[in-house]
Amino acid sequence: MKIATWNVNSLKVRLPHLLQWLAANPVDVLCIQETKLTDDKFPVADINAAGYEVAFTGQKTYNGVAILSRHPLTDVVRNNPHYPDEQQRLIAATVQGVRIICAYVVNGQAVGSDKFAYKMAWLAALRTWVQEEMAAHPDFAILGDYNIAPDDRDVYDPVEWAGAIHCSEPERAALGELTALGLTDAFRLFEQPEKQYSWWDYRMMAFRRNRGLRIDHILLSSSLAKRCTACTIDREPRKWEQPSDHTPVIATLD
DNA sequence: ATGGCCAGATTTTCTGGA
Repeated sequence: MKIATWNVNSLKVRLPHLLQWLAANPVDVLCIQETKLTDDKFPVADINAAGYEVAFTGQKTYNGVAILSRHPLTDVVRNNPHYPDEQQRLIAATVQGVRIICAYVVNGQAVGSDKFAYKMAWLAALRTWVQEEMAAHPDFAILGDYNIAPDDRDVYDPVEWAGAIHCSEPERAALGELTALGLTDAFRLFEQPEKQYSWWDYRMMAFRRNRGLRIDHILLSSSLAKRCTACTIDREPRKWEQPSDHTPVIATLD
């Protein structure tokens, strides 16, 4: 079973990329973020025609998440029951016995800002929900755009980014609290090349210069971590015309 | 060359992203 995550940065713009990528990478489950579409505009027929069921929750302009699956999706939950939120950032479903959460974590804008406080409160509530879901479902995975680089090696210039949004101590501590529930960063289960990132700024030729951050993650429960045989970042779609600024991350489970 | 973005709104500039 292959599970993947990709922040598409507007599904309206990126639908052709999504379909092209799925044709070349027929993963079992794909979690997408930043669809930026209300539910009535979600391209269900195109995704079904590609061989995927889909569960989604969206809004106009911002946020929006979906889970695509080649297998039946059951027990869909939209949003965190412990955190009433207008912003559509979370959706959960069960696929072949695996409980999946697709997450678009708050950006936070700047350390100390109101949006940063929202990010921290949102992450604390996420932890409560994840703890509950893990208790009910030992085979558990949470995939998405965390907007947090876990470690300095996940940052192209850790000195320039020291203490900044996505890299600050409170954010890394919050991610640590989440993984302390018994989750493992699938990417770090394996030897990886240096300077592997999942996002690059559109500006300043950041992709060409590999000035990126690794902020998109697949976290696995211990039972799934044992089944995990690979985790890779696919840089290819970032090279395509009019790309998302994020690129897919894929984990293979036995 | 250390720099020159992108998507969406109800657009002719702004917000938010990361």
